[in-house]
Amino acid sequence: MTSAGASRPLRADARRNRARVLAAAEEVFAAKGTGASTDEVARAAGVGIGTVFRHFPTKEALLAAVLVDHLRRLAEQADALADARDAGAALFGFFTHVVEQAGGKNAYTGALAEAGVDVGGTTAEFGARMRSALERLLARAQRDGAVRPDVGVAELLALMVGVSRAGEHAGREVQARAAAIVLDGLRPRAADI
Amino acid sequence: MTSAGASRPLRADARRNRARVLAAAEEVFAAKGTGASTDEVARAAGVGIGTVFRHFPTKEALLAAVLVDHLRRLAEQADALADARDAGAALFGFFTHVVEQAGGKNAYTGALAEAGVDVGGTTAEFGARMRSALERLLARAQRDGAVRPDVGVAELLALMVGVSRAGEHAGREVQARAAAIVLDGLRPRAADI
Amino acid sequence: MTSAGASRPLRADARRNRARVLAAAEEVFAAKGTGASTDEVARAAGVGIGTVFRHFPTKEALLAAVLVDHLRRLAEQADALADARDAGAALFGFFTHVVEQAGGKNAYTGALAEAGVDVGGTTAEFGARMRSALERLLARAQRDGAVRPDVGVAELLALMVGVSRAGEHAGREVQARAAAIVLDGLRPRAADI
Amino acid sequence: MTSAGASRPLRADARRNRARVLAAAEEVFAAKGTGASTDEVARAAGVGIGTVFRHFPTKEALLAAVLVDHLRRLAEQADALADARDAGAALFGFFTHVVEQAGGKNAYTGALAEAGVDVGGTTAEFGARMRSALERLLARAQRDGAVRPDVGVAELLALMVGVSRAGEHAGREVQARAAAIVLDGLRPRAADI
DNA sequence: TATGAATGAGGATTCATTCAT
DNA sequence: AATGAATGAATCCTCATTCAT
Repeated sequence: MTSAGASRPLRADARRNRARVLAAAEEVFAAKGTGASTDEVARAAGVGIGTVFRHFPTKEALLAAVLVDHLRRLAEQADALADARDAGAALFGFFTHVVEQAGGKNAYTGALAEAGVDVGGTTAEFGARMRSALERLLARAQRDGAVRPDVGVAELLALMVGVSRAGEHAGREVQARAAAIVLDGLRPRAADI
Repeated sequence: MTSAGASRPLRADARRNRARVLAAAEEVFAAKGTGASTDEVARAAGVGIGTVFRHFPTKEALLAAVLVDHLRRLAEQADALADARDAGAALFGFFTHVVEQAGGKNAYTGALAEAGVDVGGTTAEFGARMRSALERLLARAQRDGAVRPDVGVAELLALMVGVSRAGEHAGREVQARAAAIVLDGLRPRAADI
Repeated sequence: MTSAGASRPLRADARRNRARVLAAAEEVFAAKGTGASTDEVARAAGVGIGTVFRHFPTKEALLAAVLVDHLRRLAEQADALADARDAGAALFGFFTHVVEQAGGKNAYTGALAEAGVDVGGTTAEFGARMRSALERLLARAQRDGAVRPDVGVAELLALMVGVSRAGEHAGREVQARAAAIVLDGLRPRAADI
Repeated sequence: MTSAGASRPLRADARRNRARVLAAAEEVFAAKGTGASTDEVARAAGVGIGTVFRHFPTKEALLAAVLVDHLRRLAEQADALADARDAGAALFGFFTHVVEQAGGKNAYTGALAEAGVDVGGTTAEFGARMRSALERLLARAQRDGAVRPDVGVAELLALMVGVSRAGEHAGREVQARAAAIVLDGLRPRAADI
């Protein structure tokens, strides 16, 4: 009850532990699905369970944190592309990149899925950030005639989620071919020009 | 040559109960995910747990049965379309239909996902049946110039799974628009003609 | 509610089934221990579980019946020996025979164990019969100087049980040597003569 | 080279609880047989079931631990006697002692039985220790002419198990008389001298 | 009478969460 | 703040027993 604020700065070692747990959780959940036990995460992080629960008071909170972390990274990447010279190429590149790295990992596609929808909490924050970065990119790509004009961010995200998820079962090449088809679908039809 | 079953015709009441359990399982798993408890399925079916386990000796077996049941239905529908006059329309119609009825229900997309991959057991049987029906439809649609020639069943299924899954979070309209984009991506490009 | 008596004569096929169940039970319990399920007994007997429970209203009852059956056989064998020329040899032979055929089978040693004690019910009946046959044999062997005079049936039975049980873990030869030692212990000491 | 344990010294309270669980298990299993439920053991120990399973990850493991604990005690007692002045008296005393304290308690005779056989795991360790202590005692007793020369440890153990087990049904006095007969059987015959 | 399906209490085990050290 | 032991509700599954066919 020292300061009062929402989230004291956190001692250096505590911050380090939080990061370790988060990283371990990402790895474990990606590898074994969200059903993996908290214990396993603790072991992977090299800390006691108590520590996991101190930082993330609930398993759900831990899962959310993993998603947020992922969204944050995606948002940053999208942000970095927002002003790219060739918006169309950037958008398609981002799509491909996301889908590839998701590579069927539950934890990642989960994060993506949340971005397309309005979940409460911090998740929303980064989801929104990514959405808006994507929105700008999409608008520019459409203005440039690289993407058909009747597509919205929502569909775009849904398709990213979809192709990512498809990869959970299909192999890498099938996923790549599916992605190619979707990207083609996003291009303007000849008739539209 | 039915992989395992066939033991005996099953008494009338037993068959009725088996069906009730299966229906309940489909509903429960679709609504709450495959994590729902067997107890809940039993309650939903209005039978004792013992009955559930008598018919499906393992939770996994129950889940598999749900999938098989779905695949069976899908396979039947695909079969029915195999000789349709307009193969392209039939294929697109099937795609839309599947994606719509999946409507984000775990159990359904799960079934679909299995079809694209070679899981062992009875699941494979119906998955294969559906794949081959789809294969015929696809080949004809390609011959008719309704679908681009470089698409395979694997991608087709992957996209069906993907769009279905995308619907788990996105709303109905977003899903529909995503589906439209994918279908467009499947059509031959102007240049190809 | 036809006759009234304690146990109607039982239809021919019913009697046959009872015997089949009993035989199966003996085999199954001997092989897998008394923990084996009633279902397994039914399957081994080639009848439905309902039939098992019709003849033996309880698993305990079934176990008891197995014991009784075994005791009955032992009693008959003991009876047959009661008038043997050489009582000592007969007694020792019986001991060896019992111990050998028990061969570590739970079901059999169980039966034996019950014989030495006053359990209620039918078990007692055959236990008593065997005890008395053994008693006569023992008395004669003692009169002949083949067995030390201070031994009672109770100890004799206890030792039969004990050596039989020892066989559950030890191998056959060890059991045989143990039996030899016990038999030696039963003989009169040199000094006693 | 302790087979599995040794991981870490175990916190003081944890060690206390482990001991409590073990003691409770010994009591419960001795009283009601190994079929008694783990729940019952937990209740008897005054801890939650979770605690039982934390210390003994399996019911089988718990049973094994009970056996090991007993074997350890027996091994210690046998060790203590190994150098006794009068080896014969010590051996007979040990036999009697073991048989008496087993007193028909399942758990105890179980432990004994395991000693005579080579079960894997830690059980073997203490079983072996006891066997070798007994071996030395036996050899000396035989050299002193207190025990017939053609007896091996295996038989000795088998007889200890046997007489202990016999006590499960027979009363205390009958068991004592049976033990006396066995001990007599172990002595050298007059003719052997 | 025989059958085998239905029942549900009971048992082993897991795991998120709390709390003493 | 970190640890890891303790907790017990929840879950899957088995099996003796009952009952409709």
